[in-house]
Amino acid sequence: MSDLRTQALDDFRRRCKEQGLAFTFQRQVIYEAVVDSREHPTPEWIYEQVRQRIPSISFGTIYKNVKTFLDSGVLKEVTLHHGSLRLESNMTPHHHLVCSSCKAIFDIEESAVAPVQLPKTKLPAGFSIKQCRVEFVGLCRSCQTARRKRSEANSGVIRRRR
Amino acid sequence: MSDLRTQALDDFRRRCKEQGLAFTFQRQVIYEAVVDSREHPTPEWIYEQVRQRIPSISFGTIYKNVKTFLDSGVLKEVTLHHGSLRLESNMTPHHHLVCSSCKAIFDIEESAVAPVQLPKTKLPAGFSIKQCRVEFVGLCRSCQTARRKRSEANSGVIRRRR
DNA sequence: GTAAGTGCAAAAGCTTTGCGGTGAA
DNA sequence: TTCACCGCAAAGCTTTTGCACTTAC
Repeated sequence: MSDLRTQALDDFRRRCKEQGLAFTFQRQVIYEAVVDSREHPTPEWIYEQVRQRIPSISFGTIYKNVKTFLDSGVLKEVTLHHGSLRLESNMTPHHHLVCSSCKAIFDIEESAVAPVQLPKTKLPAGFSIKQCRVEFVGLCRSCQTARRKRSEANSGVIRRRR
Repeated sequence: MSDLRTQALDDFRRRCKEQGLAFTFQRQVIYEAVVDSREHPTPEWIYEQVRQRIPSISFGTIYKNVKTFLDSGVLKEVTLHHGSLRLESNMTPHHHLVCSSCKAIFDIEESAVAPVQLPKTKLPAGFSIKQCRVEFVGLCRSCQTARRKRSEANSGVIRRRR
């Protein structure tokens, strides 16, 4: 095993510990499958990969762990809106502001953001750009308040379970 | 009915004609439900709204028409990746390049794009921004080629149906 | 008149949940 | 030893598909 891989694994082990997650072989293999992919893998794809190393793994385990990783920030997802189709009702060009906690979407008028440029040299050959969308991700007021309350409660002498 | 609404309706009728879509009452009501919402409605939500005006409407009709509208560009969706969960494997900060036809995702290193600023005055009260994601949408090389071929075929004397 | 659209219902695809057994800490 | 995790399987959503009937053009 290369030093690079050993280091990545140690890193992963440390992050699990930080997040209070058990370090299991299944989690290790799932994590490696994602990181090694250099793509934007789906749970299905990860399942196929992991099954080659752990034939007894179940699809449910993939899902549960992927969700756990997302919740704890160990992995990230491409879009915060993969659940259901959502349409634009504002037909004028605009950008979005998204709350990472409750997934609320706010519109930002296009003129509020300076045009974003991408050097042609950074573009894959033959790709033609039609549109640029900017998405600001953060926490809305009510989710911030909720989070603050929770952390205050947790810092008390008696730690409450949720 | 206000002039504004009449105008929007005429506009919609015109766009249907342009796209070769029949102008039906169902389509009109679906379209109006989306535009009037001022939100980011889901098919389920649209169904509830439309049912108040057309109790006999079916969920399938909502879906088929929403898809038709998306295909023809009459409506737009919030994200091109709502189908299935997709993970990031590139753990360094980056932006995305998305093909609107085949939905392929390419990564763009963060440094290729100048930092995007949003004036505080444009922010809803209490919202705190953690991250900015830029998504360039366009057509990849192979989808452009495919589209060109299709349009060449269609420009022949005998127009083929798909 | 004819092709496209609608309504209904079943199927397919994606994700979550519950539970008994297993393993990390 | 204990609690979180795993595997399995069923259930719950969301979306697609097929077909007979109806309607816009």
